[in-house]
Amino acid sequence: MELAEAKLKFIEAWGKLGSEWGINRTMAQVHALLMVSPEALTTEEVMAELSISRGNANMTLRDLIDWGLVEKQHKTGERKEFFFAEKDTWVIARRVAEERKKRELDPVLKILGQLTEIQGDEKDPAFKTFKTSVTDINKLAKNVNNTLETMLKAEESWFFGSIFKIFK
Amino acid sequence: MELAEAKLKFIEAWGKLGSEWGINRTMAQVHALLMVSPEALTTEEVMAELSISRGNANMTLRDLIDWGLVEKQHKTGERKEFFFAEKDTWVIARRVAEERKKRELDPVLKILGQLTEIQGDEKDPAFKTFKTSVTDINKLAKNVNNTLETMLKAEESWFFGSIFKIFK
DNA sequence: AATGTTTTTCATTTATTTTTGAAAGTTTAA
DNA sequence: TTAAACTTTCAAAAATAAATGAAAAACATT
Repeated sequence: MELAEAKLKFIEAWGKLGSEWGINRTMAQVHALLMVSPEALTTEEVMAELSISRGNANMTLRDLIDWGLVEKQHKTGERKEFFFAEKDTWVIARRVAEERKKRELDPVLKILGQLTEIQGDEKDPAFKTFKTSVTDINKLAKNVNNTLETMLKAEESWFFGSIFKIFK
Repeated sequence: MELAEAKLKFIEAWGKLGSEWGINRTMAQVHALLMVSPEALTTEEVMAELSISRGNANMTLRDLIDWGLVEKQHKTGERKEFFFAEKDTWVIARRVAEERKKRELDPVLKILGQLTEIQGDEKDPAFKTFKTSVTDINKLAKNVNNTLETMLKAEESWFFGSIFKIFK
């Protein structure tokens, strides 16, 4: 397999995975492209490599910067902006976990917390089932939350070292 | 807050979370509805509660059955089919993890495995960066895979007990 | 086997998400 | 200050995903 072909496969696979996990396919593809590029790329280059429009490239790059996965670079003597991706997988995993926790898990935890407070007739099966289910889901969500928080504080070695051993 | 109101909030929150994670909103809502229902429901009831069409209800319920999150029930003397959800959060988490691993992680692992095999000029920065990035991502993916596999084999107490302690 | 009941299918419609591209906005340097 | 280089915005278009509903199929009852 040639490098060019492998690159395309990687970009495609990353894009697909992203879209299955609620991340815009193009965003995942731009991320993949920058991940395997030794040099920072210009908007023009991203547009050309992935055949996407200027507007799309610009918005996608900004989103990636918001996620903390891509940074702008300015080269002396150049007017253009260059973009490059964080390449340390541990940092990437942390950034994604952090961002999704903040955007998705935290709001759900808040609602679940409210819903577990509900008062009602303990003899009513509808009430009892609701309470039990919501309480259980809340427990699960809290557990996931604790796990994530610990992970976010942890060191890379923890993830690639000790956890691996515990789990293997 | 009333039960009816709380139920709606829960269904809404679950639907939103689902859609953010690549799961059809309606599917997550039907799941939420069945989770908090003490009795198994008919298609008609699901349609009425969520104001969705017969076709949608039918397909969604089938998908939930495919995911192992919902089961059909036949009541003696009744022609209609009844549907009820698995309510044990540990079982739910496992089923979802299992299914997504199979559908999404496994294919990606396969491709990454192929891509790490690529041969090329070690002095070419484009090649070196590709190889390094793909190898690192492959490591991360394998690590996630190991973690999931261990989780899938584990007991509930492991998740709600020991892990919690390790992480707290 | 004819009839009423329930479930499934799927072509079409509707809703949502993503992309485009041209115009407006910014920045830089002569 | 002006003009070219570059970036951002956003209304409209295109692509994609999801939902509808009527018809067909499957099923059960007499």
